[in-house]
Amino acid sequence: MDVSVKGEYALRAVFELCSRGSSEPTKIADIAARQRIPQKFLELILSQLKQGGFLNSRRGASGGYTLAKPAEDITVGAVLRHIEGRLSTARRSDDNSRPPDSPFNEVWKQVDAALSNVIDRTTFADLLERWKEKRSRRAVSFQI
Amino acid sequence: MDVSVKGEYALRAVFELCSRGSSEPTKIADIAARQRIPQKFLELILSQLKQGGFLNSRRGASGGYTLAKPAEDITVGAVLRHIEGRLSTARRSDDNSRPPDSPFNEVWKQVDAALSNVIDRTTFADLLERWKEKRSRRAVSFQI
DNA sequence: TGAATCTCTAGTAAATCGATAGGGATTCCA
DNA sequence: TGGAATCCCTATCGATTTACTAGAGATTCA
Repeated sequence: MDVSVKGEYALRAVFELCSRGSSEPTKIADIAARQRIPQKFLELILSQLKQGGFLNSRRGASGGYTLAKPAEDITVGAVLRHIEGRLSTARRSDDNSRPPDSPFNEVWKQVDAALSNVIDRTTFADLLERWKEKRSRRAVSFQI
Repeated sequence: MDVSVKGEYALRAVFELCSRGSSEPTKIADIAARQRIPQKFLELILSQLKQGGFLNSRRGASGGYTLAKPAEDITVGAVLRHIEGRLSTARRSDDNSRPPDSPFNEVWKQVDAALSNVIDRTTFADLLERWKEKRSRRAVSFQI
């Protein structure tokens, strides 16, 4: 699948909003600064995430972006598919509908399933939980 | 992962050689014709497959390409990795060696594992077997 | 009103992709 | 020994995609 930079920026932006848990809107500039993402590029991405129903926004002073739904309802796969367009190997089917019936079809199907099994089952709530846990473990071992 | 056209050509070419089972070399032109691959493009790909140790070649009249090892020792993953370079999501690590320790690392690792689980376990002998079986089933149902 | 923010449309430099061109080097065979 | 047939090598090219940047417009709030 090979995630593009844009795709990773999108994931990081959503994660940033999740980790703030705030219901107050977060400014693009803040997300850009925290996640080290070029601001004008991020603008496009956030707008696209809004089109996809992942985020809400408010303009004007004290405007910004918020999550459109709880972190446990947003999966890595959903974000990635929306930003990257077609994901995984699924053969370019050009325009003709019927599959070309190649010896590799079965493999591609298995790859798709295996991939989906990971990214469509991982929510941002999962990521946040693991991340917090990891940070706390690190803190402990650092104290010792 | 999203296989490139070049990657798929490589797979098809190897499959073609496997399905011939012949120890006689097969000409580039023949593979190109059978698999509908632009010949000059295929030349580059076959040469690269040779560099990777998948194929042998002979020049001159009655020259061509042969498998460098039995079909059961060539996996889809090996061919793909050799032709496509880095496969799967594994983050572009720029040049700095240590991983950037992001909340997504674990996901990428899982994706890599899931992907590898499919493509590194599927040999061309498997593909050929499945393909033959499929063709025979089709023939039977066609007769009935 | 005006400052702060999101929003929308263009544009752009660099890289990659999917080829094509044109010989050169080997090998076989008559 | 001299082609003819084949693989081998390097270079180039047009189209597309990627990762961004520019700049002006639309909203919102104080």
